[in-house]
Amino acid sequence: MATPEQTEAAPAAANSEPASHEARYNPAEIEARWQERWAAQPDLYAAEPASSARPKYYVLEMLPYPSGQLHMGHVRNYAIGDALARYMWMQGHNVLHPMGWDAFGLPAENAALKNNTPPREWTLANIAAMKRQMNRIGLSYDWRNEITTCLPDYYRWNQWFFLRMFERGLAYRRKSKVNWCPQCATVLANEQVVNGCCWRHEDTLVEQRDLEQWFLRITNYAQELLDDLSKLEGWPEKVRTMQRNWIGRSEGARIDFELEDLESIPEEERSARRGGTAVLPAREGVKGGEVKITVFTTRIDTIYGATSLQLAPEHPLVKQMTVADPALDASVADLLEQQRRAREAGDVGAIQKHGVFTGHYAINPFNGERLPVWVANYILLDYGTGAIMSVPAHDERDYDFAQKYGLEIRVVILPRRTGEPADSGETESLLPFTDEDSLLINSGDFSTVGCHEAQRRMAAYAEEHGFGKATVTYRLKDWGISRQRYWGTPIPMLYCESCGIVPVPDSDLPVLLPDNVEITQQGGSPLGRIPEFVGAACPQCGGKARRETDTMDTFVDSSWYFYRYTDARNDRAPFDASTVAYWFPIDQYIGGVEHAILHLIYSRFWTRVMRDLGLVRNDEPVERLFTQGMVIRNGAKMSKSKGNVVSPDEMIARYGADSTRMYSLFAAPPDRDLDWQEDGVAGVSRFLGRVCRFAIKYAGRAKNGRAAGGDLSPASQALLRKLHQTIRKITEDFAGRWHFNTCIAAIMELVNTLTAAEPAINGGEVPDVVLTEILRSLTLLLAPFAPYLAFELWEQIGEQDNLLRSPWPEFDEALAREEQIEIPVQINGKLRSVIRLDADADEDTVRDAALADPRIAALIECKEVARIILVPRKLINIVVK
RNA sequence: GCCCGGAUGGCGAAAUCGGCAGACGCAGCGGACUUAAAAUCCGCAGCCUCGUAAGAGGCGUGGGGGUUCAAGUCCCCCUCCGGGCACCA
Repeated sequence: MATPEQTEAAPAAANSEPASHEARYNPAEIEARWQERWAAQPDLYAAEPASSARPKYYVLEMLPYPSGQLHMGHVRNYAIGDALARYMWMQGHNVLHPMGWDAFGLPAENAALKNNTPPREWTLANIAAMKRQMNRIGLSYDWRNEITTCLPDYYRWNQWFFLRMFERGLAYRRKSKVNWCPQCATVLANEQVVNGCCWRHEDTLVEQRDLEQWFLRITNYAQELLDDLSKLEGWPEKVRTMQRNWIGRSEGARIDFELEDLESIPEEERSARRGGTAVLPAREGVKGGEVKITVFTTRIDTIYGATSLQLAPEHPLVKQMTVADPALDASVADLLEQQRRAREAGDVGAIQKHGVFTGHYAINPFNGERLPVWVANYILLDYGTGAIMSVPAHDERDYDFAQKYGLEIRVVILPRRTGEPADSGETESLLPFTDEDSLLINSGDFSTVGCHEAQRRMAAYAEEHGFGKATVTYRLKDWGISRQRYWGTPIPMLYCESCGIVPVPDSDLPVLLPDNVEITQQGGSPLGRIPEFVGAACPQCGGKARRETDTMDTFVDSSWYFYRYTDARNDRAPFDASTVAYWFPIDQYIGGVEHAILHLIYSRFWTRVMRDLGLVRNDEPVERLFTQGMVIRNGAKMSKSKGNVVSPDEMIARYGADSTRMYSLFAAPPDRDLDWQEDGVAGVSRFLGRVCRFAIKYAGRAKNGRAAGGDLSPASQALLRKLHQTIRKITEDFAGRWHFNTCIAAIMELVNTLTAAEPAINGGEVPDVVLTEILRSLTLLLAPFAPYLAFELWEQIGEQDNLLRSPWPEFDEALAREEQIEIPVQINGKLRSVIRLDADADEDTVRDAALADPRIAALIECKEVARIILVPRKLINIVVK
C-alpha cells in the first residue's frame, strides 16, 4: 500500500546521520538538497558558445503543450533525452539541450470558458507548474534559451516569416472548401483530419465549408520533400514511409475529353441515348464542343477500355449541368445527401458507391467513341482534376461501379505469357485485372504493346495532338493556416478599402494579440469583435483598413522553434545565422511517433523556406530522429477515460525522481511500448538503495586519489573485469541501439558482483586504488540515469569536479577480457555438459577436453563420432550415429 | 483491403552476427537478523515425468511445415494483438 509518511518521516532520520554506512537510502532528502544546489547554479547545464573547443551536440525533445500536468509519456521522453544529454557532456561534447512551451492553442480558450481565467494567465500558470515538475525530475535543460510561443517576442517572428512568404508568393489567400470542426469552431488542415473526424475530437465529424483562407505553398516543395526522405538515414523507416505516402506522388497523364456538341447529333441517334450505360460508337459528323472534361489517370494505357467518365459531385461542370436540368439537380443533391448521412452514421470506410448519369457524352480523343458522363460519389474533387475516365475491366473501383449500374466492361490488357495475348474469355474470371506487366489488345495502333511502354507512347501521342500531357500529381495539399480562434498568432495582413490586401510593414511588428478579449462560444474569429484591433490605417494610402482577424495554426509555432533555441533573446532577427550554422542540424530529436506527418513535415518545409531566404544552410532540420513507444497500463494507453493514469508527481513523492525516471528506462527498450507497473519502480528504488549504501560504506577508502598498475589480486581482477565489461556495454549502447533497459540491468549485475565480493573487499584483497576506480566509474555510469544519486555519491567519495563535465570512463579491453570461459558441449545439438577452459585455448585443446569430459565420454561410448563442429569461444557440438 | 510493428516463465523483459533460451527486475517460496514487524541480507525458482534424496530424462520462445550439426533468430503458410494508410484514379 501507499505509504506517504515514508518520505516525510525519513529525512529526519537521515539528517541526523547522513554518512552512516547503515543509513537508509533517502531520495526525498538527497533530491531536495541537490535541487537547491542546482537551482543556485543557473549555468550548470549551459551550452558553450560556438567558439567552444568541444564538438557540438544538439539534443532535443519535442516541446510540450502546457496543459498544466506532465504525464508519464513526457517523463519517458525527457528521461531518454536527458540521459543522452548527460552522456554527451561526459563524452566531451558541447551540448545544447533546451526546452520551451508550445503555448498557443485551443485548450487555453476552453479553460477560459470553463473557469473564467484569461488564456494568457492560465497558460503562464501552467508553464510555471510544469517547469517546476521538470526541475523536480532533474532534467538538464539550459533554461537561458527557454521559449514560450504565446509571447510576442516569439510570435512576432511567425509574423515576420509569414510576410517573407507572402512576398515570395508562398503565402496566398483563396476561397476554398475547408475542413471545419464544429467543436473547435475553426478550420483544420488536412493533416488534422483523422478518419473524417477532428484530431482533437475523435467523435466530431468534420464539415466542409467555403471560406477565404491563407495557405502556405508547401506543394512547391513536394518533390524535394519526397526526394530528400531517402537521405534521412537517421530517421525510422516507418516515419519516412508515412511521409512518402502522405506526399503521395503519382505519375500519370491528363487527358481532355470534349463534350459532344448536341447540335451535331443526327436525329436518328437521339432515342438510343438514354440510360448512359453504353458507349456510343464514333460517328461521322458528331463534333466536340467548347466544353472539355480533363481527367487525370495513371493508366492511360487502358484508355481504349474506358466506358464512361466520372465527375466529382462538387465538380464545377456538374453545377453548370444541373442548372439546366432540374431532374439531374435533384439526383445530385440526393447523392450528396446520402454521402452526408453515411458519414454521420460514422462508417466512412463503408460508404457505398453511388452515381447519376448526366445525360451528356464526351468524346474519347483516341478513338472518337462517345462515353457517357456520370457523377459519382467516389470521385474526389481535390485530387487530380476531380474527374476520371472509368475503365471497369482494369480498375477495382470502376469495376464495382460498373457492376452496380450495368456499364460496359471492356478488356484491353491481358497477361503477358508466351508473348501472345491469351484468349479474352479466359481472362474474364480475373477481372478486374490491373497487373501492369501486361500487353494491350483492342487498342488501335497500340495493341500488343506492353503497358509501361504504352503509357509513355500514349502520353506523347496525346501531347503531340494537343489533348493531353504526362503529369505528376501529389496527394499533398497546400497548408491552410487560418484559424478562426483567439489564442494564436495574428496574421499580419490588412484589407484596405482602396488598396486591397496589404501586408503589415516589418516596422509595425509584432501585431499584438490583445488581452481584453471576451471568450464566448459564438462562431467567427473572436478578434473580429474587438473594434480597436480590427480598425487600422492602410500603410500604403493611409485610408481605412480592416485587420485580418484569423490567427495562425499552432503548427506554425513548432515548425521552426528549435532554431530560436540557439538565440532566443534576439530582438532583431528570429536568430543569428552563424549561431544556427554552428548548431544545426539537430543531432538527435526525440518524440512521439504521432507527429510523424504533421509537425515533422511542416518543419522540413519551413527549413527549406528559410534556406531559400538565405537564413540557414542546412536542407533538413533533423539529422537523427527517435520515436519512443507509448506508456501503457493494463494493456491500454494511459487516459483519464480509462482511469489508468499514473501521475509522475505521485511516483516521485513515493520513490523519488531518480527511481521514477530510471524505471521508465528500465521497464522496456525506449522504442517499444512500456507497461507501467508500480512494483517495478519500487524495485529500481531498492536497487538505488543498495548502490547508495555500498558506495557510502566504502566512500572513506575512496578518497586516496587515483592510481593504477601493480600486480592485481584475483579478486581485484574479477571486479575490474566486470566493471570494464559494464562500461563497454553501456558505451556501445549509447552509440548504437539505445537499449537502456539492458544498460541498467548491466549496472545491476555489476552491483550484485560488488556486494557479493564484500568479504574480499573487507579482507584486504582489494586495494584502495582499485576500489576508488570502481566507485568513481560506477557513479559516472549511473549519472545519465539517476543524476541526483550520482551527484550525491560523487561528492561522498570526495570528488570536487562537476560530475557532468567529468570524462566518461574508458573501457580497457584487456581488463574486460575473461581469462577462462565456459564452453557448452552438445551431442547431436543437445546440451550434455559444460567445460571450463582458458579463453585462448586452441581448437585441439577444446576438442580433447570435450571428449575427455566424463559425461561426454560415457555418452559417446560405443557410438561412432561422425562429425565435430567447433565454434571458437562459443560451443562444441559432437554429432554421433 | 494494403503497409509496418509485435507474440518468449505467474508478470515486465534478455538473448546485438544461426551457437548454453529465460540475463536483469517484479511477484512467489524457504531461511537469517528481530520479542515482533518493517527494512536488510542469503538461498530456491520455465513446465512435466521418475526418484526419499543427490540426480536423471523429456518438453518448451503464438500454430503448422521447411533449411541446418544447431533455429526465439533464416524461409514458406496460418492465427491473434497493436499502429499507420484507406475510394488518391
